[in-house]
This record gives sequence, C-alpha cells and structure tokens, in this order.
Amino acid sequence: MCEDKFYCADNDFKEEKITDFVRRKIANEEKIYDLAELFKVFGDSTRTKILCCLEVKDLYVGELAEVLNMSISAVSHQLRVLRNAKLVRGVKEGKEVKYSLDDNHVMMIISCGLTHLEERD
Amino acid sequence: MCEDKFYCADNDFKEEKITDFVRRKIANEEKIYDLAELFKVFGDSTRTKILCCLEVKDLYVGELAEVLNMSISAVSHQLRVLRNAKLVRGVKEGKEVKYSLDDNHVMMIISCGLTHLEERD
DNA sequence: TGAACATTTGAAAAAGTATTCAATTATTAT
DNA sequence: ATAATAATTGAATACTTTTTCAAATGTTCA
Repeated sequence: MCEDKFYCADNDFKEEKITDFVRRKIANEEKIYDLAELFKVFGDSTRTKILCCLEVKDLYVGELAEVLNMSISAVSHQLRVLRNAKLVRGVKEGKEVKYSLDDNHVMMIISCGLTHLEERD
Repeated sequence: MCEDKFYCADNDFKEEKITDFVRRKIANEEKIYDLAELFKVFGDSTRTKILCCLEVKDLYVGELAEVLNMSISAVSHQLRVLRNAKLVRGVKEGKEVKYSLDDNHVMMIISCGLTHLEERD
C-alpha cells in the first residue's frame, strides 16, 4: 500500500507527486529567471571590478578605463549592462559622465558573495 | 599650482593620481575574479532553479530533471558546476545520488538578490 | 553473470557574450 | 563654425558556455 504516495511520513506531500510538490513550492519561473539575469551581471570580472571601483569613489568613464586598463569602449559597453540592471547610474557633467552605484544592495550582494568565498576555503 | 594633484580638497588622495588611489583601495584582482566566478554560477536560470528546488527538498538527479523538464545529462552537467563551486553536495544512495545545498550562504545570496529585485522595480 | 536502471562523462553543435574597431553624438574651447 | 575631447553605439570577431548525443561507469536485482 502507498505505492503512489511518496514520503507518506511527511504530511506536506501526502498524495502528491514529489516533483509536483517541489514545482509548487519554488518561486515562480519568471522570478527565478530575473534572479539569474541579475547574478549574470555580477558574473563577469570586468563588471564586478567596475562595481568595486565605484564603491571606492564615483568615477568618469575614462578614469574607470584607466583603472581597469581597458579601452573606453569596452568599459562603456559594460556600463550599459550595469545601467540596465540598475546597478549603476551615470550623470552627465559637461562632456564627461560620472558614474556611481545606484543602490546600496549592490554592495550587500557583493559582501554576501565574499562571505561565502571566505568561509568556503 | 596643484596641476598634478587631483581632488586636493579631499585628504584621502592628496598627491596621488585618482586612478592609483582607486586601484589601491579595491579588493585584489584575484578576489574580485573569484567573486565573479561565484556569481557566474548563480547567473544561469537552470542552476538557480536547481538551487531553489534543493532549498525545498533534497532531490535525486532524475527528480530534478523532471521538475525542470530537462534531460538528465544536462542537469548532471550543471550539478557538476554547482558541486565545483561548493554550492551543492551529492551523496550516493544505491544507484541514485541525492543532492542537497552545501552551504547556508547559498540561500542568503539568493535572498539578497531577490531583495534587490523587489526594491528595484 | 547479465539485464536494467541512475548517473556521469566527453566531444560536438548550438547559443550566447565580451571586446575591438570604426563611426557617431554631444559638449567645450578657440 | 571648427577642432578637440568624452562617451556611446553597431557590427564583426573571438571567446565561453550550455545543451545534446552517445558511450561509459557503477549499482541492484534476477
């Protein structure tokens, strides 16, 4: 008896297939997708470095390019990605654009990651 | 006077080129690189979904594949990535392998991300 | 032992992403 | 206006990553 019921001991999924149970419990598809999109933005060392620089100080594109030792174009492309994710903000000052972190979660997320790295190794 | 000194008003970088100042202040290259590598792991919706499933319940590879509606092989490949990052752990039980989250930071990092998403929109 | 099943693995194909290069926009100074 | 400077953009190239497919490994059960 009980062949079709998995884990009968646990009331949470009596009668229900375990895979349906899990599917029902996890956050909705779209939210998980957005979350992965967000982490993807952090998942490139150029962008992460840009974020770390901007935590130290608001900077112009050219300054960022010099710190990172990369072309202005490459930095600008990555700044667009960061802007779209609302992680940084650019304000025009004459012919330059000064960038800053858009949100205080940015550094919270980075800290979370650093903590994991430290306790992992 | 003061041509070579940027931002003389701020004591932190008297005498020092601003780009050198920033370079000196940010975390070291390798740490930032590792951090990006970590976030890269979270930056794929298949993997993020696997993590969310495992938060609900420890699962076998086949169960995960069914929940995600993906091939066992594809799931297995992604589990290897998650294992390498020490985000999940697999324990052999007979011919099956049961996976679970390896670390309680995993869900902390995910929560951080979700908070950002909610307050962003 | 041999058949059945769960998972892993390697290599190839498919899809996606970062950087470069050249052209463009926008602002300032002459 | 024109020249000079800062940044952005689009398209091409180079590079990574994901998924698929077939084969291999390891375990259980008859």
